[in-house]
Amino acid sequence: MPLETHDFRATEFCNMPGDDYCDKVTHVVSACDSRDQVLQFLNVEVESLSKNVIIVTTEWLSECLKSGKIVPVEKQHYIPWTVIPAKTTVNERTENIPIYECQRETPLQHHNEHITHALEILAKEADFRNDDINYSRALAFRRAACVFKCLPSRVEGVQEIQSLHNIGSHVKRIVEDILDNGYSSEAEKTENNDWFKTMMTFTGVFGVGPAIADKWYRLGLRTIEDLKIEQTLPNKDERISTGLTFHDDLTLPVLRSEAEALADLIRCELDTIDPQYQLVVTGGFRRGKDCGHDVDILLTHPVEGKEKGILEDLLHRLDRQGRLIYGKREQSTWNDGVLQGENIKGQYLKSTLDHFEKWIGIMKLDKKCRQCCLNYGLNSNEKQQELLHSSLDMKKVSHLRPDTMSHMDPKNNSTKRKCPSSSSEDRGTNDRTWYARRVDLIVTPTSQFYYALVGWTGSKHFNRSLRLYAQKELHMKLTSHALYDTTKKHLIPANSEQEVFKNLHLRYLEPVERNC
DNA sequence: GAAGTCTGG
DNA sequence: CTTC
DNA sequence: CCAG
Ligand SMILES: Nc1nc2c(ncn2[C@H]2C[C@H](O)[C@@H](COP(=O)(O)OP(=O)(O)OP(=O)(O)O)O2)c(=O)[nH]1
Ligand SMILES: [Mg+2]
Ligand SMILES: [Mg+2]
Repeated sequence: MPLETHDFRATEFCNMPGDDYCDKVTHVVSACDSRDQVLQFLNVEVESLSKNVIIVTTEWLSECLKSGKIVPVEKQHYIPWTVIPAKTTVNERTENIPIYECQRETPLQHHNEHITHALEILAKEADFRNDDINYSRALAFRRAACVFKCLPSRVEGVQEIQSLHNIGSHVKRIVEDILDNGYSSEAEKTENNDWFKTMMTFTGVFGVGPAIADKWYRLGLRTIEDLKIEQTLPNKDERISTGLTFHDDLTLPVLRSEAEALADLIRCELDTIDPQYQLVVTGGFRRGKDCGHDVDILLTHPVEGKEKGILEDLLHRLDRQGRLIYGKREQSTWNDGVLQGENIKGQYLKSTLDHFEKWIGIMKLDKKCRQCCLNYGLNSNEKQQELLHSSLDMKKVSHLRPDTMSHMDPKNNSTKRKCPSSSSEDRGTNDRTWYARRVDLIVTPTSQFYYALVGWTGSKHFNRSLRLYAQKELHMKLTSHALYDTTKKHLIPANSEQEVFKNLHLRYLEPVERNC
């Protein structure tokens, strides 16, 4: 068979696998790593391939072309049947990890929790040190942890992580330690450190960060009880004193059932104002977590502009029910001038946009709303899916779980809702019928809804990654209001979450894949 | 040696 | 702490 | 400085 014909045929195979070649073909040239892959590509079984057909490497073809004739096929020209070494497979997979977290899937549960736990301890410790360098170290540890969260399997040897992005010498040392001894001695030492433990305790108080926590540590304080006894301390700051008063409640994880109950409650109020208002539970719950430190709820109205004032109205009603314990309103100062840096901030802007877009507060929620993994797995899974997908198009799906609370809490069905038990605020958690719960309410105009949804679904680290990626790779600026092209100087609208990702030239990631 | 998300109170 |  |  002439070489030209052979070449032609070989090329043709690669491009369009067929079943009419068997008797005429002598050689199959392929760049694949294994003959299995070649057969799979050609879509044929081993038996259907003529015994006379030889599968060879591209090197053989090169030699043929070079010498101008068909050279005899020798050992080195064969492609192995299968790719055996697992190492190669793992390395291939791990070396292909995209650099930005927002370019890859990060699930909630993964195969290297022993490693990420240690790295997150070290990240926290760096955070607590509270200076610029350690802030950066904390970020580096978190980035490293995120790499391990997205690996396809458990790390068994250091060689597997040699060339991974964001895994430097320190992290390698830590992983080596874990592989050898089952745990990281550095992380363990940190976890047992008195300062670290106290900083964990104190920063667990709503309103207390590393600076205040460390100040208290240096005063010799060690426990929450110490803080409560020390009357002189936080009475200036209402947020901290509230945080302290309800510390027991606020450190008890919020369960999904509570997030749903709270959403139902707020939805009922919204319905009496205007049933067109829409809400969705965002934050960790939307990413599939079954508990969290707060409930994040995003509100909007399909008519642009009608969302203005809703927060004031809603909070007023909740307050009348006696449900509000504490809260801070935040204004929106967003306009397109902000993005062009031509914005003279101050009274003018704030007076023209005289509405609030965010409320960070503490509410009362009936204790009976807190139900572990509400009955049978299938239903709870259903509910989870409902929660997760309800916002795929919130404008179509109006109810998350219309009936969840109605048969559990008859009070919630009456038109006049009341707070579980209005008197005595700070009796201690054992003496009341409700828990204090951290709640974030966010309002967005419908035009910005999907940017807000992505932003408030998070995770925080996912947002950081998205924003860095937008800035560095696309010369764009991403916020939870909009995406702005800084070169062309215009906004890019989005009418779905998928469009947000398209605008960023990213493959769409489901909320459950944003757990970095 | 620089950069690491962005915004409001 | 890690990368560029 | 703290919050998301
Ligand atoms: N852009 C930006 N968004 C943030 C930041 N921190 C938090 N967010 C957004 C993304 C989060 O998913 C969302 C809710 O934050 P939360 O503090 O409630 O965290 P999350 O709900 O993920 O966890 P949780 O279950 O509440 O402990 O707010 C930040 O620093 N920047
Ligand atoms: Mg949350
Ligand atoms: Mg929150």
